[in-house]
Parts: sequence; structure tokens; C-alpha cells
Amino acid sequence: MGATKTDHFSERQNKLATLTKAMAHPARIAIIDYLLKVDACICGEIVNELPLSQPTVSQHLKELKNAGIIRGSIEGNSICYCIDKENWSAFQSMLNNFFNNSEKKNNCC
Amino acid sequence: MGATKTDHFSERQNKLATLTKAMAHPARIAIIDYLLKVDACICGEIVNELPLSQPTVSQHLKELKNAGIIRGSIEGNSICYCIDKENWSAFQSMLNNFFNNSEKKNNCC
DNA sequence: AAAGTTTATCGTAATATTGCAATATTAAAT
DNA sequence: ATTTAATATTGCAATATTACGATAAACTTT
Repeated sequence: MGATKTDHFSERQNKLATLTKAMAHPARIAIIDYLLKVDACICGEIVNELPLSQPTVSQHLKELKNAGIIRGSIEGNSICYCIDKENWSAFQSMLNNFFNNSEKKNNCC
Repeated sequence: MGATKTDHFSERQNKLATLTKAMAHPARIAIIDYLLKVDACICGEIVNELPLSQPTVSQHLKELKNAGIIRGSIEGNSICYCIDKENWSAFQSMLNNFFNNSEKKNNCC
């Protein structure tokens, strides 16, 4: 056991879970925060912004990249990271749809 | 190691991470989906809705409850669960704020 | 070419998550 | 009081995540 049974759920449910999982760490939230704040590609300063070692930050960056939240491109001997705006908008819509189902009338407890 | 260094991040960052983590499983998304769909308190049918064993579902319900996403109240010999609408709205705002920082002009890569 | 800089990967330890069988708990029904 | 029902808890195995030191890879500068 220990492995998530993704095959029993809908694609949408798995996607939402994957997306939220990618954000589900304060360091990754902090990275996204920073990239949104500076609103540009950041070449080689992200490690200094975080209270974690270089390998650990690199790993978090990789996860964000795998999830499609950020993009990285080689620029000389450093790597420039930025938010993948297209995907980011799609994720926002996805989460909005999820939440907007709660705009109903009835209630009970 | 293996434990998240929450003490190095802001309260907001940790809260966002905790919230997204609570949603970061297809079974938990499915539970929220279901509770939003029926838009009512559900007494003892949630296990049948999911392709997982009763103990596993119970555990996922517990996590959602701990995160404040759902509430459960005893009703006879079953337990009624529903979305905690107040918290749910707060979470929605929180995520909206997070995403709305990306409504800027500049871009690069 | 050698040395420096930046980022990624490997290896490994600590911890957390996922899942379920078995069992416990609690209330209703008989 | 016993049985039935619904849900929670315990215990455990499999897997995933988090973190970092050591090292590798790739590009720049000297």
C-alpha cells in the first residue's frame, strides 16, 4: 500500500489533486509568491530567497516545473525561472470552477 | 530529515500549504465534489461513493475535518458530514488573493 | 586549460502518507 | 440483553516526501 489509487478517480479529480499537491508545501508557495511578486524571469536568486539548501530548493523547483506551474530556461551558466502564465491561468480557472459549485442555496448543519 | 520546516515560512504561506495539502488527494477532491453536489449534510453514504475501504475513507474524512473543510455531527448511529461553508469561503478568498497577484503587466520568457 | 559559478543529480536518513484488515466504539433495532 | 449498523481507531506494510551532503554537469571567466 501507500500508493494513491489514481485510476479509480476522474481525470479532473486527479488533475486537481496533482495541482494542489504541487502547491502543498510552504517552500513552493514561497517560490510562487516570489515569482509572482517580481513578475519576471528570475535568473539565479531563488536559492537565496529561501531558508533551505540549494539541493532542496532545486528539488522543489523541479516539482513546480513538472506540475507546469513554472518554466525554466538556460541563460548562460544560470537558469531563469518564471511562472508559466498560461498554465497558471488554467489552474486558476480549474480551482474557480471547483469553488463556484458552492454558490448554492440550501444548507443544513 | 523529512519533516517540513514550517517555522521558516510566513503564517500565510503555511496556511496555504496546509489547505492545498488537505485537498491534494483525488479521494478528498471526490468527497468535496460530492458534498458540494448534494449541497446538504450527508449521513452515512460517503463510503459507498468511493472506491476505497471504510477505514481509508474515514481517514480522509478526518483529514478534511482537521483542515476545517468539512464538519461532522453525530445523528443517531450515523454521522452527518457537510462542507464548512464559512471556512470554504475563506479558503476561496485566500486562493483568489494568491492567484490575483498574477494580474500584472510585464512578462519575459 | 584551470578555476570559479550555478544548478542538477545521487545517495541516504528521517518522516509522512496511503491503504486496509482487524478491532473497538456507539447507537439503533430486535 | 443481544444483535445489527455505522463509523472510528489501531497496527502494520508499502510507498512518497522532505532535506541535505557530496558530487556531477555545464557554462564563464581568467
